[in-house]
Amino acid sequence: MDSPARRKSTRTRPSKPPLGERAVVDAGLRVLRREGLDAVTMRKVAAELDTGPASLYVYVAQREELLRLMLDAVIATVPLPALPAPPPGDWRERLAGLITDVVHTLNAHPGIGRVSLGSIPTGPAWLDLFDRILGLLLAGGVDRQRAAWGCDLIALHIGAVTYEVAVAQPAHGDGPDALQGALESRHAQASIEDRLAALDPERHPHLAASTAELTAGPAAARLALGIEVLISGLAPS
Amino acid sequence: MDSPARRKSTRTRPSKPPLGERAVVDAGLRVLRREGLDAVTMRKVAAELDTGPASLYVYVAQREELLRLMLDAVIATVPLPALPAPPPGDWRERLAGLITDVVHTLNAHPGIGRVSLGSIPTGPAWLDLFDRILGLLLAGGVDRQRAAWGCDLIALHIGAVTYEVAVAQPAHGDGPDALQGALESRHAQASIEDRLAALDPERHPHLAASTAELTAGPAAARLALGIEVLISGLAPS
DNA sequence: GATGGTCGACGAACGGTGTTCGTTACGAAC
DNA sequence: GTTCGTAACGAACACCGTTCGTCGACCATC
Repeated sequence: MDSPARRKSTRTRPSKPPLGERAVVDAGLRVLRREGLDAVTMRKVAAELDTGPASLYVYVAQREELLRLMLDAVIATVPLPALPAPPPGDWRERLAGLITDVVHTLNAHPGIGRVSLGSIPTGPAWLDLFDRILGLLLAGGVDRQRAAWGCDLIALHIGAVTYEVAVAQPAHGDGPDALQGALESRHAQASIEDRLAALDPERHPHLAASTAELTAGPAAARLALGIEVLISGLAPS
Repeated sequence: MDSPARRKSTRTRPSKPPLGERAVVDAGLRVLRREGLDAVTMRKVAAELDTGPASLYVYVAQREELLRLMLDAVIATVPLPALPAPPPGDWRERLAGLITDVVHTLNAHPGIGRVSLGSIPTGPAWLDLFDRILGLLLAGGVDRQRAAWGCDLIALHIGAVTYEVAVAQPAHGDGPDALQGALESRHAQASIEDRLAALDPERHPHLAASTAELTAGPAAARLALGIEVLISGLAPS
């Protein structure tokens, strides 16, 4: 379009101010909050920083590593109880509260929880969190081995719950009329309610008798049940 | 290479014998067992059937739907207890056995469990399975509402557990020297053991005191713990 | 037996993805 | 003032899911 002299072709801009890992992670989080996890592509994150995808690989080995760093950055925002020893209040309540906080924080960044399912998180913020969880379990008198594996179990549950929520509400932004798109595309898998309403009481007697209970209840109550089940299942009898 | 007349260019072959949804799903399962979930691409599945990717869209609306069909086909192979009423043996044991069977079956198809995390499964085989699980919970005297949500919880756990296992053992095949590749690529995230060995006892006292327990134990024992925690957490006290 | 119409297998292409490579500008050290 | 390592960058590679229009093969009808 412009004259060839005007061409900025290879290497025009004077190499931007340096990025840094932190800047890359923050840009990723911005894209995540705005458009959801699937939109966190190397290209979009790079565009957020007004550069090309290749530039990100100086600070991040892979997309997956970027996601791990983002996940840890999110977990780092969860307020943790003070270290030395938790006040002696009911350990179950304290643990349930902590897990609830984590889940809510993760849900504010839709989909990021999936990353924790891929590999047991080992970032610094996760280690802090695990230590508190383990401490609470031990304080509750849970067997050492059971507490250790319980820690794992809780992390797994957190990942699963936050992943599921993210799929239910596909992303918030994604530009204008995202809701429209989410509804009309998707090839319309029959909803769970429809499936439950249509099932044969002969073949699925229990499901048919419980349709109301299966679809009932606010998400918060379901979340609370899951956490309660985990804790009371782990607690010493 | 050959003479232009030999060219099969556009539309040479006489349109193959028809495929059918079943054939597509089976081909997908073959690729899955051989190379893992990520390798189940429309192109690879099509190649398995000696055709092009476009041909699959006659039987399957999307890749995601193909995966759902594959998941249901796998679940259909789990033997279920007879319908009318389960023998009165301990419902906990029966339920634990059922869940264990499901997990093992899913683990034989690495990664497919992830699909169930994406959306609550509503395929026929899953409905059968849910009905049995719900029946066992109700037989155990679990409250109706709690049993219904517990069903959900168990499905979530199954998905999470099978997803995690799949990532740990990235695929079996993937061609020659898959193990070599898995080790040298991956950009070598520090292993959990290394991380645990390196942590600061001041900052993470409980983790540091439990490294042995955290890494200990066969996978089967961890799986059993998770199932036991869920069941005893759901059971009426 | 010829004919018309429907179904689906197919080639090609589009717009995206993660990642790699070699080049090159910059800032600091000498 | 020159050198030199670091890192931003353009371009490209090999894939991906999905769509479009074409056209061969079969089947119901005349």
